[in-house]
Order: sequence, then structure tokens, then C-alpha cells
Amino acid sequence: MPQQPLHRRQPTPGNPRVQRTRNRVLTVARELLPRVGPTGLTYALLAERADVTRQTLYRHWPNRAALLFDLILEGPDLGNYPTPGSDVRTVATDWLKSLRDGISEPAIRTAVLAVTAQADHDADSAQALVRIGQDRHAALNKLLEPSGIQIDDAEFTLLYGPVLARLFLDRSHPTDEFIDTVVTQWLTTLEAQQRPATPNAS
Amino acid sequence: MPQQPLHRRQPTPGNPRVQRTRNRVLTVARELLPRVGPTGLTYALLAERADVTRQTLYRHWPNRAALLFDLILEGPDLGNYPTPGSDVRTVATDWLKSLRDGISEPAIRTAVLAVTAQADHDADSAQALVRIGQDRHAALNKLLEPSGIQIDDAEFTLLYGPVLARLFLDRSHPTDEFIDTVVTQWLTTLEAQQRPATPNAS
Amino acid sequence: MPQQPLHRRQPTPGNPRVQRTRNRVLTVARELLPRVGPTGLTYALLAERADVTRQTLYRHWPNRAALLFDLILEGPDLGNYPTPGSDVRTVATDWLKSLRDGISEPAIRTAVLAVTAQADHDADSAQALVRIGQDRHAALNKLLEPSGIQIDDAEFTLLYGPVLARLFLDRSHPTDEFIDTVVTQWLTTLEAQQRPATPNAS
Amino acid sequence: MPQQPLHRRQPTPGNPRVQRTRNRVLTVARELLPRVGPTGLTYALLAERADVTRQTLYRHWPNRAALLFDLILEGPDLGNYPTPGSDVRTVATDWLKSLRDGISEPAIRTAVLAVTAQADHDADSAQALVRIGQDRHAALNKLLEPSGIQIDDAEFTLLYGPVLARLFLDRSHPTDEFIDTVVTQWLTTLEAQQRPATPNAS
DNA sequence: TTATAAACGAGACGGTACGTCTTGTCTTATG
DNA sequence: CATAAGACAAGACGTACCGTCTCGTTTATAA
Repeated sequence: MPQQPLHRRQPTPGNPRVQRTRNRVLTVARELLPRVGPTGLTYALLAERADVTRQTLYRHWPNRAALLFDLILEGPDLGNYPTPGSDVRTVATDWLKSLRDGISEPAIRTAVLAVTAQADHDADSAQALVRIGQDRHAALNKLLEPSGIQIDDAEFTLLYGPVLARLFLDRSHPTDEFIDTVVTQWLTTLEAQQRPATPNAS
Repeated sequence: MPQQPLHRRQPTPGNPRVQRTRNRVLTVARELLPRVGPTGLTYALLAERADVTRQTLYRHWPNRAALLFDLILEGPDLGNYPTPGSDVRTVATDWLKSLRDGISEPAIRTAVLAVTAQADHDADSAQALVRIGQDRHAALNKLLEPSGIQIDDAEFTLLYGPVLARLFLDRSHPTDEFIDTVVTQWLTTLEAQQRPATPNAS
Repeated sequence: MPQQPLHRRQPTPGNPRVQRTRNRVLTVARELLPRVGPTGLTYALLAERADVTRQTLYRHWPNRAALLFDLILEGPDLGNYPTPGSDVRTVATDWLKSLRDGISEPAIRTAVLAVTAQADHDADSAQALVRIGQDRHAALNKLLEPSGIQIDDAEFTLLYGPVLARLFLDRSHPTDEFIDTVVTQWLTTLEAQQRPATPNAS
Repeated sequence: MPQQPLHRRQPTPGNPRVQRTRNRVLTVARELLPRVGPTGLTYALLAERADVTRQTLYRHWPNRAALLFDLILEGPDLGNYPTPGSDVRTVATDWLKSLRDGISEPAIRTAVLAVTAQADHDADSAQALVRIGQDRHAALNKLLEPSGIQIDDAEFTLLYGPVLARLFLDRSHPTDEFIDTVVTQWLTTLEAQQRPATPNAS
């Protein structure tokens, strides 16, 4: 049976040495992940490349999922964050493009896919995945505040679903035109639902 | 670099012994996969449970991706296949529900996710993923033949994207209502594209 | 071709843990070898019996030849080492008996035979075999120092050849009488060569 | 436990097809053995090279030892057989050279060494080894018949021991000079033993 | 000339070993 | 005395060979 590790303590995040190590490792991991794939990113390889002991890695991230979470959450901000606005179409389009660009970053993309694949059999991954989704959802609603419109779960999925499907499953790039189409059709549903009781005659 | 194995030949599919072995393994794998997860389904475990040697597994499926493909492609037919028809809404709705039900099957679900996660770093997986998508696409178009309408790639993604996103990323069940919504909004785009510049009323 | 293993380093001999493991394994190997034969002494069996992982064995001895060398070279000293002396006959006889007794030890015997059989197709084994021979040769010459006589290669072979032939090929025990005979006839050659053209009587 | 094979019968030697197969395999084995070594001569390799099924090999030689025996015993006659004679020195020298040449043949050499190494743990090999020795011994005595002298076991070992030791253990070629030396010193012993009661004064 | 028996090819399979790798824990020496 | 260096157990990887067991197909000998 896997006995309880004796000397396992998370390093204190304040410590500047800890910060340095952590950043170095994450940077190397980010660079390595898309090259070697999720299963190829072993602690052994990572330790060697980051000039760190495997033991140190274990201290920071007790399992690979934890490492991937950090990779996803602390992704390098791409800068082109969408701006809030009152025009729903513009906001939604910008947000979708930002999502697309963020996930197109190879390391993030690989990490997200790996976590997703594990989610069914790893509660931590599942929870992380849900949280990531909720964060994005909240971000979108925040951007939409000026418009006075808020998006519910189903509508949210209708918006980002086609884009992620194109990225992950079709394995092709969601062009700007594709995103326009998505937003356009999404708006029809949105309008229909925002004014559900519009019984124009049959 | 991994050198070419010397004595590697796929078993001849005709041989009844081969059939038996193959079926037994696939059945066990199907039962095992959702319980132990994609990384937990090792050849060692599978061999033990299917009362087969690891070597035999390698003979049949030279890598795990190949096994997962077979698992996905030879999934137990759920029986409730949609029927062709001339009403696009009905056909699309039925097809979507069939897709949802098929992928809800735990083994298939896990296998698809695993293949997807690997696709970025494994050409075989990528190709298989594309082929699976194309098969489904072709199936839908076949069902739509009576209606005289055919779906292109982008439209196809618009249709199934939200459903798979709900399944895999939101990790919640795409209800019949959700599917109805998807189809409804999808039809607006479809109509707009089928008659791109036809502003005259019916 | 077998590619170079990545993380292969010989354990540091100083480490007490290493010492312990090494000794334990060698002891078990020595006990196992004559029972199961050279081909039967697999790393798998040895690991199991020595309560050690196969990986540990590979760390210490990258191939079986290396293990056999250690077995031969660190053979349990039989104690009855011959003593130097000025009487060539006595020294040679004692040395031969010591050789016979040493090689009669089952593990050593088996190991020597195995290495010999491999020597033609394994440079390491060949080299080790030569070195072992040279060591013995040097040892004999050392014992002979008081007598002022030194033995060359051919003479050395003339001395030990019959004894090893009796052991390995005839598969019978070289008795003390046999050894006496060998030494007696060997001395005639030795004398003839030491005074090659000295036909004048003493 | 290794269960008793059901349909295992040695092929009938008379059958010409059997002869053909057998000869072809032995020829290929003889050519292969020195190149790949005793452990490298697997049934798999041999089967492939001899254009024969592994099963066929098993039918002819139930184990590798059997194959090696045949290889040794049916060695290609080198032609230069020594001739009987009344001069012991000449006969012994010729016989030794013939022995040396025979065993210098790479396949034979390898086979003999392999069988020797196995002899301690394989009764068949041990017996074969003894028989081979006896055959050679008998052959020598036959050659010596005209001289009226017969050699016993110990004397036999004294004669061939140094030569084989030089070949197998020193791994150097026994030159004609070396053989002359061996024979010369051997004759002294022989004479001493043939006329044991020669109490010439000290 | 045809049976019929043996030898053979083809190949699936259970075992077992190989040599390598990663993982997570534990130990030892060192700075 | 805390930490790096690294030894270790556990176990999976992909490959190789072994010995056996089908099942057909060819060859030879005998009827």
C-alpha cells in the first residue's frame, strides 16, 4: 500500500526562493509540454531540464494534475483582453476570439486536453475543469455588464461550444468568419430567449 | 529512436481464434476503461483481466491508440439509430440525441477523450479523430438526403459543438431541451446560408 | 542497435547501502549459480531471491558478464593460499592445488565456464578471461620469486592446462597424484628450457 | 509445469525430405553460429535463415543441445587426418595438430564451448562431452596401435590439456612449436611410466 | 495410381525474460 | 541539520524467444 510520505510539505508561497523555483519550473514546463506531449512531460524530464531535483517537484506539485492546473491558470496573459461594452455582438465576438487565442497557445491547449481527459476519473481534475469554465463564464458576464445582459449556463455553452469543438475535435482553426457565424446564430437564440413571449402569429 | 520491431504482424482477421481473442479483449476493455481511466488501462491489467498475454495484445493492437480506435468504432450499437427523413429539424434532433447517447456510454466517452488528448502529439490519434468526425458527418448527410440538404464542415461543427462541449467540458448532461435549442438556433443559420440573399418572404 | 540508456550510473561503491545490496546479491548469486546454471541465473530470479528489484541489479551490473566477473574475482578466499618458496616443485604443486580447489568451488566453476563460452562473441568476457589468466600467472611468478625462476606464457599453459582440462573437459577430479605427475613432467621441460644447450653434467 | 508435448516424434532419418531439411539447417547453423554466438543462435533466427519453420526445428532437435551435438559430431571433415604409425612422437604430434585444427573451426569451437558450459547442469551435455572425449581418446589409441603403446586417461589429458587450454582459456593459437614442446615433455612422462621400475641411481 | 502417413508451413498463443523507464519514498553524505 | 544526490521498490513499457498447439498443404512411400 502507498504509505504516507514522511516529509511532504508544500513550500511556503511567500519565500522568494520558492517563487523563483516555481516560476522556472513552470516556464520550462510550458516550453516542454507542447513538444513532448502530456504523457511525455515526466517529472524526470522536467527536473532535468529545469535543473531541479525531482524531489523538489514533488514538494511543489504532489501530482501532475496540480502542475497542469498551475500551467493553465497562470498562463501567460496574451494581453489582448476584450473590453467591456454595451454591444453584445462585439463583446461576445471579442471574448470568443480571446478564448480562441488563449487556448491556441500550445501549452495551454495540451494542458486543458490532458486535464479534460482525466476529469472522468480524477475528482480534482473534474473540479478544476468546472472551475475554469465558471471563471470564463463569469468573465464574460462581467464584460457584458454594460449591456445589461447576463448569460446563463446553456447560453454560455452554445457560445463557446462550437469554437472549442473546432479547435479540439475538428482540429482546425476557428477563423474570424466562423466566430462571426457562431455569434450571429447565438444572438438569434439569445434574443428569442430574452423575449421569450413573442407570440407572433403562426 | 525506436527501431522497427522484427516480428510484427497483425493477426489475420478471418481466423476464428483471432476473432474470439479480439472480442474477449474488447469486451473486457470496454468494461474496464471507465473504471480505471485511460491511463489506468494498461496492457498489463488488460492482459490479466482478459486472460490473455500482453504479447497477444501487442499482436492485435500495436499501441494503445489502436485499441481505443477499435473500442470507439466497434462500440455496442445502441440500436436507437435515427431514421432518414425530409424534415431537417427532426433528423438533426434525432441524430444529435443519438450522438449524445453514444458518447454517454462510459467506455466510448473515455476513449474519445483519451484519443483527443493524444491527438496533438500522435499522428495516428489525430488521423483517427478526424476520421471519426468525418464518419459522423457523412452519416448525418446520409440521413438528410431525403430533404435534399447537405451540411458542410462549419455547419456540422455548429451543430454538434455545443453538445460535446456540454458533455466533455461542462460535464453536464445535454438534455432534450438543450438539444432542441441547439437545433433551433442552428436552423436559423442554415436557412440564412441556404438562401443567402433571399430577402423576399415566402 | 541497442541505444544508450539515459540514466545509467554505477552506484558509488563507498555508500554503505550500496555495499549491503551488492554483497547480498553476490552471496545469493553464488548460492544460486551452481543450482540453476549460468543460463538459469536470470536477473528476474536473482532479483526475487535477493529481495531486490531487477532495476537494482542493472544499476550494479549492466550485464551478466559484469556480475560473473565480480563473482569470480571476489570469490570466497579459500584460505589455503600457497606460500612462496625457493623449491619450484613445491611451489608449483601448491599453486596448482590451490587453483584446483578454487575452481572446484561450484559457483566459480560455473562462472568461469560461462565467461569462457561467451568470450568468443563478447569482447568484455574475452578481456576479463585474459585478465583472470594474467592475474593467476602473476601470482605464480610472485610465489616463485624466492627461487629466482620466472615462468613465461607457454610454460604457464603447460602447467595449468592439464589440470583445467581434467576439470572442465574430462569432468573428473584432478587428484594430488595427477598434479604430481603434471608438475614432474612440467619440470623436465622447464629445466630443458632454463638450460637450453647445457649438455654437461652437474 | 511444462506439459508433455503431444505429437512429438523425431522425423525418420531415411526420408529424403528429412535429410534435405536436416542438412540445410545444419549448414546454415554452422555458418551462423560463429557469427552470432551460442546464445544468439536462436531457433527463431535459424528458422528464418534456413527457410524453415521453428516447428520443424523442434521436430528435428528437441533442444539446442541436440543441435549442437550434431554440429560437433558431423563437423565437416578437415581431410588432414593423421596416419597411424609406430613412431609415438610423430603420431602424437599429428594427432594434436589435427585436434587443434578441428577445434579451430569456428562453429565447432563455439559449439564445444557452449556444450562444456552447460555440462554441469545438463546431463545430456555432460554425457555428450564425455563421449566426444572418449571418441578422440579411442582414435588416438587406434593410431598408436602400430607402436604397441596405449594411452590411459591421465596421459591422454596430459597430452591434449595444454593445447585446449591455450585455445580456449589463453585464447591464443597453439603453434607447431608449442605442440612440439607439449609432445616432448609428454613423452618424458610416458617413458617414465612405461618403464616405471628404472631405479637408476640418484 | 491412389491412399495414407509423415513432414512441413503458417501462425496464434501462454509464458517468461529482457533492458529501459517513471514514480514515489527513503537514505546518506555534505555544505 | 537541511538539502542534493541518488539508491531503491514497484511496476509498466515494448520486444524477443520459447515451446506448444492448431490447421492446411505438400511429399513420399505403400497399397
